[in-house]
Amino acid sequence: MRTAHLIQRNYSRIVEPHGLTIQQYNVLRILRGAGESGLPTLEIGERMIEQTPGITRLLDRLEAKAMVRRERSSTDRRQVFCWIAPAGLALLTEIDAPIDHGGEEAFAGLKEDEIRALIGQLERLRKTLGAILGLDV
Amino acid sequence: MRTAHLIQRNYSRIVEPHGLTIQQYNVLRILRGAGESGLPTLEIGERMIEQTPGITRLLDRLEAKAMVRRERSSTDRRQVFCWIAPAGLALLTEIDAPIDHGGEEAFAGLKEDEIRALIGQLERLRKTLGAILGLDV
DNA sequence: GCGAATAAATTGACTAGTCAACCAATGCCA
DNA sequence: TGGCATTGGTTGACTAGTCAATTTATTCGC
Repeated sequence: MRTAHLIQRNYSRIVEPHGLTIQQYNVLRILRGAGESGLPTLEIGERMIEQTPGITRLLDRLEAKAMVRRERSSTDRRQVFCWIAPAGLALLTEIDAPIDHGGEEAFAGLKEDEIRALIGQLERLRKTLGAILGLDV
Repeated sequence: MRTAHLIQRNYSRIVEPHGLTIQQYNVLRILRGAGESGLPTLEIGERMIEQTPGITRLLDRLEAKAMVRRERSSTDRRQVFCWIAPAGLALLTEIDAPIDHGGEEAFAGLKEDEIRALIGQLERLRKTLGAILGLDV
């Protein structure tokens, strides 16, 4: 948990000067990945660590900054679809390089196979925890 | 970060029925460890992941629940010393066993030496990150 | 086709983590 | 010894994560 906290700080440091939090950055990445077709609110939540209610408010803030566009679906009027807006896309392309560099820098102390082993162990741990907590992970 | 999040949820699940959050639980553990002599506010912060200002408010909430006692130091009137209160001590002894069990359960999927390797890799990662961020870790 | 269950999203109320600004006590030292 | 920097802690304002409750829309069973 200490390590996760530091990783978060490391990425915050890179992203915040651009006026985003990491979670906001994550949402933008997810929406960029979704492309033209956009994503309903809760599907964004599923691709993130976070629980549902936080997503709505996260999107509120991103919409206020014109980074994201939202529109109620006409085929299922319960759903609200979200797209990344041009301003968001432009900002992401600015941040991509420093983020990649920050990640490489952080993991420079571990060899390839150590990183793979680390990921594998964390995955197994998550599997156990998912079973205990009754969550899909 | 996903894994850290799940670990947090796993411990939350155990601690919350007793009316504590994990952070409050952590503070109580730290204060129990400090014993009779207590600890100044900021030293509690140093033993935790968290930044200073959060600690004051965390202690406010714990004091409101009579889990913690605070008193301004007479030798250096800038410092505020904190002690675990009897109610806090009693609650901790109740929670100790389920917490230990929860930890064992979560790590049951990894062998001893894998856990050691995991800890080692996370430590190295933290060392790199600490250097990047200019923090002692 | 109508009523009940279910799904998608939102709101309220709370805890926590962060930064910046601040206050009060102490230490320094000229 | 009086002024100034430093230290310990607090406050304000914001983002985020959580649970419980609610609203609106859809679907299912009969």
